[in-house]
Amino acid sequence: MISVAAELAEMHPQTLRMYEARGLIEPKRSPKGTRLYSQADVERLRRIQRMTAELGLNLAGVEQVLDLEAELARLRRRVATLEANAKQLRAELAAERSGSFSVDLIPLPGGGALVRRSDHLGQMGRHAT
Amino acid sequence: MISVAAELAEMHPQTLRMYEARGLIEPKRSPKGTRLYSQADVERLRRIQRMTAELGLNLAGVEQVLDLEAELARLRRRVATLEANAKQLRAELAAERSGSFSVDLIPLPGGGALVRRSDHLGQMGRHAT
DNA sequence: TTGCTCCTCACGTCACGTGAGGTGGC
DNA sequence: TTGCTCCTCACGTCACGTGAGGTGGC
Repeated sequence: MISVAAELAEMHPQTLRMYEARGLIEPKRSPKGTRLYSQADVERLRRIQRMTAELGLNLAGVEQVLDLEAELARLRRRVATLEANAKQLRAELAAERSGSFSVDLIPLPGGGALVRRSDHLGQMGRHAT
Repeated sequence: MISVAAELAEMHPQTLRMYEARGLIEPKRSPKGTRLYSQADVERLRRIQRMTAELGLNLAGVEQVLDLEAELARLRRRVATLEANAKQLRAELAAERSGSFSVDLIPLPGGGALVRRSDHLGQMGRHAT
């Protein structure tokens, strides 16, 4: 299993063992102790490979960057959620204010009494001009 | 100036020159070409020093981490803004729905003048049905 | 047997830090 | 003069990658 993972990630098998010793990757183990790499493991290896090969990071840097990227992903999801919520709230507020009345209590022309909007709406038909 | 900055950051002056060559820091220059380090520059140097000394990052890693941290700070500010907005929206919506007035000024029945809600509330007892 | 796996040890290479050496202006 | 600055060059050290060597199970 380590040979296929190494080939997929374009790395030396020994390098994978080294990364595991450093805590960068944690493949499952078969009952016999053979490392079993998942698809997610291989993708993680490829990301590490890109960081070290293309950007020149050392393993300490890879660890930090992976942590920070996880934090970034978390925050981006939170921003997306908050934006969706805000959109929803704005829609509710607009609905609340636009078509219907924006106040609950309004004066009636003749009597000058204050009544609930809902009551007033009920009387509008009778008192309408 | 480089000697004091190096002492404040607990680094070798030559190291500061190296960091500048790598684009990690950009001190101002005097007309004569002498490097001038600001307080912010020194703090940045100390952060770099911590990353390299305590965490063992190489300079490529430091660069990445600084970039990611800037992005994180940006996102955190955005989250704070969005949360403040959401709180405000929820408050408006609650006020809109709660049965109280959503406006401070309402027309008086007889004169048609606009008064503060609080003033009007004071008159309600007299005019109430 | 071959071809995989596991492990440890050791070497080559490269990045980084730092010292040396030589220059020039207050 | 001394003590700073600028620069380039070179060396020591260390981390990393990888190969060797020896083991064991399908």
